[in-house]
Amino acid sequence: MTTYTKADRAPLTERQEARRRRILRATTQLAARGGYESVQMREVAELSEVALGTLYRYFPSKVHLLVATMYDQLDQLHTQLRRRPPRSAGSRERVVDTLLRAFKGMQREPHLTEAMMRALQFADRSVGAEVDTVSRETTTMILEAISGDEPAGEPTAEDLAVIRVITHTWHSSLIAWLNGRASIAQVRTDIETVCRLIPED
Amino acid sequence: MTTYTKADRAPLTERQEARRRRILRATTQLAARGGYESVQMREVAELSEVALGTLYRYFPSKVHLLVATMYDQLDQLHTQLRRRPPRSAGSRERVVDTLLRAFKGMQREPHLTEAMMRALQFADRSVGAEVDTVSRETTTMILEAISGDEPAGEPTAEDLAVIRVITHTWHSSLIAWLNGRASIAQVRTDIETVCRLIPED
DNA sequence: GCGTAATCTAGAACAAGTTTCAGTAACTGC
DNA sequence: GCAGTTACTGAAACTTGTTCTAGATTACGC
Repeated sequence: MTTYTKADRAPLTERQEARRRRILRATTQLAARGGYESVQMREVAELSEVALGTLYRYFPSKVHLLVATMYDQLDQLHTQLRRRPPRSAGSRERVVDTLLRAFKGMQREPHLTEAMMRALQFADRSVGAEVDTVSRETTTMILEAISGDEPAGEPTAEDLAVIRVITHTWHSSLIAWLNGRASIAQVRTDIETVCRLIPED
Repeated sequence: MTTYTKADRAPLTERQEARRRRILRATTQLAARGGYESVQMREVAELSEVALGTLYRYFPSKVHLLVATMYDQLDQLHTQLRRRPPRSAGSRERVVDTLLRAFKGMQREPHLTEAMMRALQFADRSVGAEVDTVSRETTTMILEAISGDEPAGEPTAEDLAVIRVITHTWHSSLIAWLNGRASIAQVRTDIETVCRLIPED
């Protein structure tokens, strides 16, 4: 039984790691330009200078590829958040701040966001592991916002249920905005509304 | 400016209405058998005895087709609910009952549910109108559960925000269950959790 | 009923995701 | 440094959603 750290991937040689990064970078670039449908596997392969077959060896489907990209972006966001965490008074406010800050970032690259979110929502069982990874990362971010500077004991089942509901809302709400079915103000309202489930402290 | 009743469709001749129903029936059948990927446009066309081009004239894409199917199913559920509405004491409980009852129905046809929900979540701008229709129907159902027998005045913005959050949770949670990433119990918990946003009465 | 316009059919053609394969290059254990 | 295995390349093939076309059928105004 081998256990891998850092996102559970098998170890790669340097060239392989470089290929992987080139692929993710190409994906991000294409997605940022035209969203989900602009991420075409042949183009990703060409832009990252990798054969189509190789692309598929690294990421077994377009959805896998985009979910991995999402994880990548989320990781960057998480790093930023740890560097400058929200400073608001209550845990509820910190979560709202965190999500709104993430939202602001996404507004800067709506196409990229659309591509990643569509993939995440469209993902089926075969992408279960990868989606779980993203989901765990999100949960961690919200938990850190809730606990703030404090030590932060084990989250209760209740905590986790609330966080699940928050992320559900977060995702669906974002999709609705990307599809032009919800305004920015509405997304904000929804976030604030669902965060009322976090007890005041 | 022509306004159509009943789901905003242009009037159809009898044969056309029959074709449309055959298509929806075929879709439901195929979806129930193997979910989203089993709904193949050629098969739908063949099973409903309609040319492929005609299928596309009625439903401009696979996603449109499945969202229309969803509306159709939702409508049936709504009818059942009006016939035997939830009888619980508070509005919160009635909403929980309604959603859990819907969930129970979906557990009977998980593949069908998966096909419809995937399409709904994957839908982009071009399906905006149809998704809105589904969304309105859902909102109405929840509003009716909230008001119970009472007259039910205009919903406030706050009401609508809460309902949006509930449906977001409802959809994402269902998807997570369909993908094996959440248990039935978890879906139930999430529903109960999000419904705490409904004020007690 | 008749002519015209809209609709339907069968089938080919096209687009993008995915798979496959023969040949070449890179890594690994010794 | 070499043998053997694994990974990568380039290109073709296959699948399924979508579009297009030419010819038949149906609906509609008169």
